[in-house]
Amino acid sequence: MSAAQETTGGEMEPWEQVTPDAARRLLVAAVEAFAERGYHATTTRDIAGRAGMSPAALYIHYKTKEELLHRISRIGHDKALDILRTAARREGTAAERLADAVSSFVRWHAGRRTTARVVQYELDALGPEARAEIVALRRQVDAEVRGIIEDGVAAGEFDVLDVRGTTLAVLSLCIDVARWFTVNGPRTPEEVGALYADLVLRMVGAG
Amino acid sequence: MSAAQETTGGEMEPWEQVTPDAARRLLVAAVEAFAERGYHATTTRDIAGRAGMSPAALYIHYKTKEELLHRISRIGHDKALDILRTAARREGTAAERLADAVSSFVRWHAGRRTTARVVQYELDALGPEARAEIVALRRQVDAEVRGIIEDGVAAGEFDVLDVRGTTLAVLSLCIDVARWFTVNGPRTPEEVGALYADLVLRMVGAG
DNA sequence: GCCGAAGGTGAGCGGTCGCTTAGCGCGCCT
DNA sequence: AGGCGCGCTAAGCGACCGCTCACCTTCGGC
Repeated sequence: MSAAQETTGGEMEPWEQVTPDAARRLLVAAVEAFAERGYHATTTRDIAGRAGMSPAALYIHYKTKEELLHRISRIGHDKALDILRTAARREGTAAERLADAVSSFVRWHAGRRTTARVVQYELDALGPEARAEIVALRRQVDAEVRGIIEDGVAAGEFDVLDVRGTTLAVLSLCIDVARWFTVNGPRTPEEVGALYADLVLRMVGAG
Repeated sequence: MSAAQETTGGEMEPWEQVTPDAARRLLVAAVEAFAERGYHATTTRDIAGRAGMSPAALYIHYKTKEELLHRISRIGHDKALDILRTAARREGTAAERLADAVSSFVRWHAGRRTTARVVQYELDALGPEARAEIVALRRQVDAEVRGIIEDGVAAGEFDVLDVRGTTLAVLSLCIDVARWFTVNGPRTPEEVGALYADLVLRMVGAG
């Protein structure tokens, strides 16, 4: 909640970059459908229906159903990486930057839960070459968080024995928010972000 | 690794309770297939094929494909709950019991990753009544961990502001192991269990 | 030695899937 | 004014889905 450690990161819905309008409507419809039922349980007829179009309209803007998932995953990972980079590269101590990174990353996973769910849990539905591209982005995500933790250790702020393992745990904690968070639940994304930032600072020995 | 905080919990593959033999082979085949490709992407022909049988044989032992998932989910949740109960009800301080619970729970998610994956991530594929039964088991899982944390707070061992939120985070951290763990990775289930037990003790202010 | 139950197979039914194709309406450019 | 191309639809193709059915084999009990 403390205003000093908040990074707004601008727009959290990145779909406006998708044009034309019909292609964007199909993409948003696909995100909703994939998040609700999973990629394999979603039909192209359902996606087109949600976008107010006939089933064939989908293939004017996308070659296959998998290309839809690929585009969503790519845009979502770009956004996630952007959020972490913004937090990692601001000024402040390693503890402040880590708290900011966790807080904003968690807020995105909670607030944009449908997008995050598709991005984080439907990776296996991608073909080999598309998956490889996304995996490379995930490595950059990992490196960004590991960099903050290494900075904290080097500065004597953190007490961490296993940097790679702790990085994995921190990211894992944030990502799993997309699995359990519900808008009907008792917590706001901001509250979860603040709680998780505190828990992570304890994990690295800066609490 | 410290032997004092290990709870073996006996057999970690609980499928031997399933009879007859053909029904068990089908169940194990379904676990593998669901874990690899997800419930909706798995065909009954694939399951029967892995078990060395014709597609029709599946319906001698199970009414539908969903009943297979239901049975797997039920047995898996029973096992997970059993692991946590064993740790929660042993003798020792709250810190010892929490470390034991996290360590054994994580070891199960890493060591029996295929089972854990189906149990933790295919819940939405169940119908309403089957899902309700499983959700009730999950509430018991949550209560078991929360009980240990409440004990630690009451005994002055832990420093936790938000008990429910911290419980959620602890379980979330453990469960997500099933998403990222690979047998090809650099860590053994025992190593991850020990690391995570340490991180969780830090989270509750007992590190 | 025959019988019925239990456990298995091959073929296939109705339905739905991802995706394609032929053609239609409607703005835009000359 | 007229033709052209873009965005879209209706219809449907071939494949594959979950599941069923008629039939076959094996085997213990009397």
